[in-house]
Amino acid sequence: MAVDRDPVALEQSTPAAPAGVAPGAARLAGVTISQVAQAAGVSRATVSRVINGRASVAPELAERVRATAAALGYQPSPVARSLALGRTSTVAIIVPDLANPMFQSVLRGLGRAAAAHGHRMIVAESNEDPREEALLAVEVGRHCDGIVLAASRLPDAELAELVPRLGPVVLVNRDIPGLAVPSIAVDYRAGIRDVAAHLIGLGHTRLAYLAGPPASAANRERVHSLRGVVRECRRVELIELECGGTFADGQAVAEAVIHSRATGVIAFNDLVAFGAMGGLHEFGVAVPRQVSMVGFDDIPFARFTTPPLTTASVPQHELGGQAWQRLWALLQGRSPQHNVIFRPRLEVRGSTGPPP
Amino acid sequence: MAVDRDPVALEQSTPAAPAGVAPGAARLAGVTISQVAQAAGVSRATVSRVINGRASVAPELAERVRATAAALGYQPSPVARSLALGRTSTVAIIVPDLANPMFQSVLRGLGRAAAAHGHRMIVAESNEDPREEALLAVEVGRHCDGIVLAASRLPDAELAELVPRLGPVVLVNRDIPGLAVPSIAVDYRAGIRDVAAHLIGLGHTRLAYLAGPPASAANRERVHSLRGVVRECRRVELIELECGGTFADGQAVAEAVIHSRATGVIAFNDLVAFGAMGGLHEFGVAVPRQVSMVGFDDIPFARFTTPPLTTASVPQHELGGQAWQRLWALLQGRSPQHNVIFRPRLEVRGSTGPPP
DNA sequence: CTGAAAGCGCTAACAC
DNA sequence: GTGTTAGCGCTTTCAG
Repeated sequence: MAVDRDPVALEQSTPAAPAGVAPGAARLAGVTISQVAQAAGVSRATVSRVINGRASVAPELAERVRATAAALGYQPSPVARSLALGRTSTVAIIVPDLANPMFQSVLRGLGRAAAAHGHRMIVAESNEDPREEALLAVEVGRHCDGIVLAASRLPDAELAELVPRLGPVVLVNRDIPGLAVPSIAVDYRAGIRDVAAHLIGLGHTRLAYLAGPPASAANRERVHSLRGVVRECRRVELIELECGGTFADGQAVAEAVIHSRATGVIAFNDLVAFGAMGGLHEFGVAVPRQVSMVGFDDIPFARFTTPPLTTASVPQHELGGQAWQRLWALLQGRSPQHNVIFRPRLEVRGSTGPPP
Repeated sequence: MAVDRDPVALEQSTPAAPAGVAPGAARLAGVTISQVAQAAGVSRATVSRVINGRASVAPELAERVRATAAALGYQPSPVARSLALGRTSTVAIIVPDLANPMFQSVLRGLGRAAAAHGHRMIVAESNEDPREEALLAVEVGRHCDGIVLAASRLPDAELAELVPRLGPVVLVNRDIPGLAVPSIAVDYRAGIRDVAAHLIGLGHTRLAYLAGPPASAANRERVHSLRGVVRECRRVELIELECGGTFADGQAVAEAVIHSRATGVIAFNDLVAFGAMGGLHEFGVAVPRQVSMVGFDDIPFARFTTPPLTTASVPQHELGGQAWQRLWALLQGRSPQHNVIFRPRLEVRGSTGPPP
């Protein structure tokens, strides 16, 4: 577990803080609005108005205020502002697993959109733990104006119960029909159906599904959809293999895949698909010649592997952007746009082919 | 550029907020300490003491306060607390590129350590833009108690000038000798030397280096070190190829690699190595039979590619953890531990072999 | 158009 | 032990 790389202690030691500044004080030792007001010979209210470009202040006065503010290097305190205004200009996103590029992309999309609107982004990781997720949501929620719950691992009922206690919230990758909460969803059922159809179209009749984390709603949808497919298509067999959502999970399941004698493998996501491909490779099994592999999400890596991974593409960045739009609407008291469901698009690449 | 997947508008529309709650108010409509105080028939100070487990309050009184607080569902306002206390219990991390798993891991390491100490983490992305980075640092810095600058793209001089205006800060992946700032660095020179030695030991004499982002100090160190190696080792030739830091950069440079007739390729990082491997594959060039490829960082993907990538492993997660320790010390006014430099460890895997 | 004053919710000396 | 009293720094009615 532990990384056994020896840290090399350097000769140079590091003082606690820049010389001449008290350690804790540094952050807050800014000039205050009062100081500016006094220096400019006006009231704090006036300074406030000028700074915020509020109600008309006499141009010359405004100029003087601006000048002294600049001279003093005045920067309004965000905390004080937050308290007075009742908002923090910060949003949070909670993801189950920061190691998953899928969530990273969503996070990135959200972060950029938020930044473009002058908002900060807090990110928290629930480590796939539903309990943790609920606690985090409440805790972190108090620090910001709104929160994005990505791929919540909470059961429907608990999620439905949590949301009202949360303030503005939008769901990504999850949609609870009864709940009046903006959500950005992905049509996993359709996506996985496309994937299965692709494999079946190639002639595969023995399919394996590498199941994701049990708490994942996305996984449940995929399983459900897959079972539907095989029910309709009698000659196709489906083997469900417990797996997980990470590289290691994928790699570990490789042997079971071989054992299953499936020729077409549908992984829960791209990470698993990678891991499995790597594992198969170690066993000398060739992809796609002996086994076809398909992933899900189309994370950036997918197109660069050898062979490039066939996968169902999900607009991850867009998910984050859309989430911001909904949240932003909520924050302004506007009614957010209609919910949206993205339909994954099958990207056929090199990891799939006809069965041997 | 644009993702041309049609969002499917749903029938179901979504109200702005849970019924009966004003949109903006939701976040702040909490019960206040005054209400608790009044309900419990004590002063606000007492409630504060109880909540914070402060100075001895009569046990029975404390219990009563706790009870009413619970009954009212009281939750202290973090913003008000921050204002009164002069700290936010939040730290920030600024990275050049959120898409890079290397930074994601650092971020994750920091996030976990921070969370373990009850701190939130703000994350911001500078998009490899030094100017943006400086602005972000100042802006975001005002919202939190301390900030981690990861792989700063700022020139030494500007960084040295920025840091003092920032409050507690620690540098990751960058070390400015003259500057009294805690830093967690990586010995890129040694790492890249190991990498080169590995290739040379295998018999390669014609090496190509796929250069990273120009603003990256890590890239400069690698180039410098590499040049030193070839100077010492007359029979080895080094071809430097402009590249970048992403998959796409790596893929795009594949043709130039082939053209260079190098047999050993050292990529700026694992991402580039991947991209290049993919590109080479498209051109029918086999790795490692015809060309050996080595990356840097050892991001999680590296061991799962085919062939698994030989790379210089950097303890990314640890970088984040160590950064937190330093920052935490700073926040408490303690003097942080000595600076640290991690020495990368060469992970020899399948992507390198003897020259053809 | 500008200033005075109240308050956002909480903490911390300082008295009692 | 507990309450009183000032703030933390900013915004915003409300007068003038």
